[in-house]
Amino acid sequence: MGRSPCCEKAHTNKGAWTKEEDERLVAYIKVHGEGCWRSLPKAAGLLRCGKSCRLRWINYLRPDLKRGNFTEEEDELIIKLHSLLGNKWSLIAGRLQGRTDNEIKNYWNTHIRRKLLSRGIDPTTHRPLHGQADASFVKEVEKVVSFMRREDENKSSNSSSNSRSNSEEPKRWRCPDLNLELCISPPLQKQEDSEEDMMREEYGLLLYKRVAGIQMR
DNA sequence: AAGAGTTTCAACCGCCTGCCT
DNA sequence: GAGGCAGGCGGTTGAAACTCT
Repeated sequence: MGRSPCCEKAHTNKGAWTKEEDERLVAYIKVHGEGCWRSLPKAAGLLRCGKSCRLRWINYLRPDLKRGNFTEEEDELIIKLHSLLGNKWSLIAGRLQGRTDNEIKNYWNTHIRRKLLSRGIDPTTHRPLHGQADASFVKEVEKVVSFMRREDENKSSNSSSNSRSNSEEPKRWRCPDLNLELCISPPLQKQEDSEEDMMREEYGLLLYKRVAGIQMR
């Protein structure tokens, strides 16, 4: 049994958006704001699925999008965030102002993968392909991964005995091995990550700062 | 000039999650 | 607690653009 489609496929346009459709969508959102994507197409006079409208707005029409080529700094930031977060494109995008998850995903697959391969680094594992290169960074990442694993284990054993730590302030991850006297910047866009995602993200950033020696605010 | 091959990226699909009733 | 719905996500597709021969 398949689920019901998100909209009436028979009366919706598909494929590339026309200029007129873009204008209608932008005009509608300017007046009414984002939200309720399902009812938006009808209200805006668009023969599109709500999801399609959302995607078009987020990936292409939003006024705060940067567009244009990625800088060398962005490249390196993406690589390092990916080594910590994996294919969590939305989390990675949340750290790059004006970039979308789709854009970063595409850029990763078309440019960065190749770049890493040419450096002799496996783009999936971030480990050297032929037993060399960037060993110190790999070590740092391994440290974090094993720390996260330990935390996961602790958490699951605690939760079974404690049945959740109630509504107190969420526990923050701290790695005892690393001296990280750094401030943490909030995610640029997303607000609704799960607690665990936020902690991973936060910790990943700290590690990134330490390894890359980059100042971010 | 033109056809074949390759690359890029916007858009779609289906699944997952969280919220509401 | 169950079920439905909407939004969000990552993987995939395919048309257009570009490069090579």
